[in-house]
Amino acid sequence: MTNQPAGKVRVRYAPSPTGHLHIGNARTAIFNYLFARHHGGEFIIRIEDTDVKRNVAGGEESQLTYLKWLGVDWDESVDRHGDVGPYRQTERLHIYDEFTKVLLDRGLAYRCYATEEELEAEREEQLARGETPAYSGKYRDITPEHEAQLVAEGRIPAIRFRVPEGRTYTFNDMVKGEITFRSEDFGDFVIVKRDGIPTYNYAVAVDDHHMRISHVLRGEDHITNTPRQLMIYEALGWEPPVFGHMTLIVNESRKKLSKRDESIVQFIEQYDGLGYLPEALFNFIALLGWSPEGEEEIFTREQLIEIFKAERLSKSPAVFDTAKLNWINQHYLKSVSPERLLELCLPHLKKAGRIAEQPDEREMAWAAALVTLLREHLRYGAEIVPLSELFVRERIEVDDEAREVLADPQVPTVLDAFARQIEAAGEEGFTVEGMKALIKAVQTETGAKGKGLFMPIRVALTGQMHGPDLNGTIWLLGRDRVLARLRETAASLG
RNA sequence: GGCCCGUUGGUCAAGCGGUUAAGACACCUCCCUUUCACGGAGGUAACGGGGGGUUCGAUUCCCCCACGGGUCACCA
Repeated sequence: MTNQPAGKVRVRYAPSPTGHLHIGNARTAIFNYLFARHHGGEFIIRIEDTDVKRNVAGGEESQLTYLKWLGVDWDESVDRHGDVGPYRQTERLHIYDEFTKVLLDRGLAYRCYATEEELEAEREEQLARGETPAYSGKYRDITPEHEAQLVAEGRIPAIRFRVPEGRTYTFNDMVKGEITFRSEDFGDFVIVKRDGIPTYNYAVAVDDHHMRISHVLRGEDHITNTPRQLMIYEALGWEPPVFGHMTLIVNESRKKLSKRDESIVQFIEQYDGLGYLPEALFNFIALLGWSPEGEEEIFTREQLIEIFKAERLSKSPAVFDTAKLNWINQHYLKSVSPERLLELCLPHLKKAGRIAEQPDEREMAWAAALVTLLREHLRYGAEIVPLSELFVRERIEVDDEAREVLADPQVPTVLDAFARQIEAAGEEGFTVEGMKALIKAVQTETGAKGKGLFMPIRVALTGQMHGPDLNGTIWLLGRDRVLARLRETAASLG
């Protein structure tokens, strides 16, 4: 296609260490990763920590940890240096300084002495007049005398880029196609803050060029940043990379996922905590705003690398569909070993108090049996808790459809017969394997069979018509509880 | 509000001028299962945001409108 990379593909994921790995950022990372690997290119991670105040301790590490968890690996970053480091922006200050001097010397940037109050007042005025707030250019062309005076006053300047007038900036976006902006729409923007640290748009342009980035694949929210970066490239005489802006992931109300939005689990770490599989999450995220050519939806990481084509990135936003994620996860869960499945569930069973923090052998056996029994029902690890609730609940609640089952006049007879069978079999006869024979005996005695036989028992024991395999359910419930529930239900039916 | 982007079933989404407009999730039905689930087979569901063009013919191309979103920081 038109954007076929000419040289070596080199892409980057550039997180700010302001928190944990967000689902949206993970997607950006994954698509960059897939793009790089598909083209046999390089994938690098650069830490954009220029907003020193917002950096959080452990943020960077958490990002990298969960990227690894997802199965994303990189060629260069803070832990693996290539020849274009350092990989943290705050460690690259000397590099930006060099170009700031050039820009200043050539008059392409200038010192702006505006105070925050001045700027604020300016904004208010513009807003009051119904204008779009933009820097007025107040200090754009001040006289040397004026400047000397401001310096004498002790004012510390920020450095602004002088936006050219009457220009048009067009780029061919990998996903959106041609996009054009006019320079009038941009005020002179700050490239170096008063504290001497570059702003995002400036640092990104310098770094992407110096790190020889060939393609910049990022979220749609960066579209309006692109012309600013283009201006920097032009001012410094650099060839810009190819840009591609992916649509955002939105919530059910079609709004950009906000970190505070509680309707959706947003951080990769949380999915790990809930007992989701990294390979399932990777698969699901890759399908968010991108689609493969065929009809298949389940892919390993290697397959995705093979088939990933940036041209198939979607143009319209994708709603995050937890139901689909659950389906994919459940699918992956089916092929996981019993050990891994148990591992996924154990923390949740402990947290919910189903088993002790240091479970003994008997509890472990119970947990293993529970997980095996619920295997087909589980969509993610934490679901073991609600799904196993019926095994520990003191009182059962019969739902409406199940109540109809109990209305059958033969039910008390069946329940009574089953209770007697269990008692007659004794403790040692109460096994998963033995259950079949006991139920068979009830059939012989009462003549009930099929649904008429199983449903009354299931409902009496669980209150529901749906649930895991009955034999296993009965065993997990335990003899005492089973007898009690059988009696209780029979009695309630009079 | 200015600028930018988007608009196919509840959700994801294929298609790139002529199709009965794929497929997946969810939902429903049936089969399998002496129960349940898994699995399998079907089904309901979009008249393509609206209006103009272009064309023999538009979901596919162009324009306008509406709606939705993004962005307008010394945050990234």
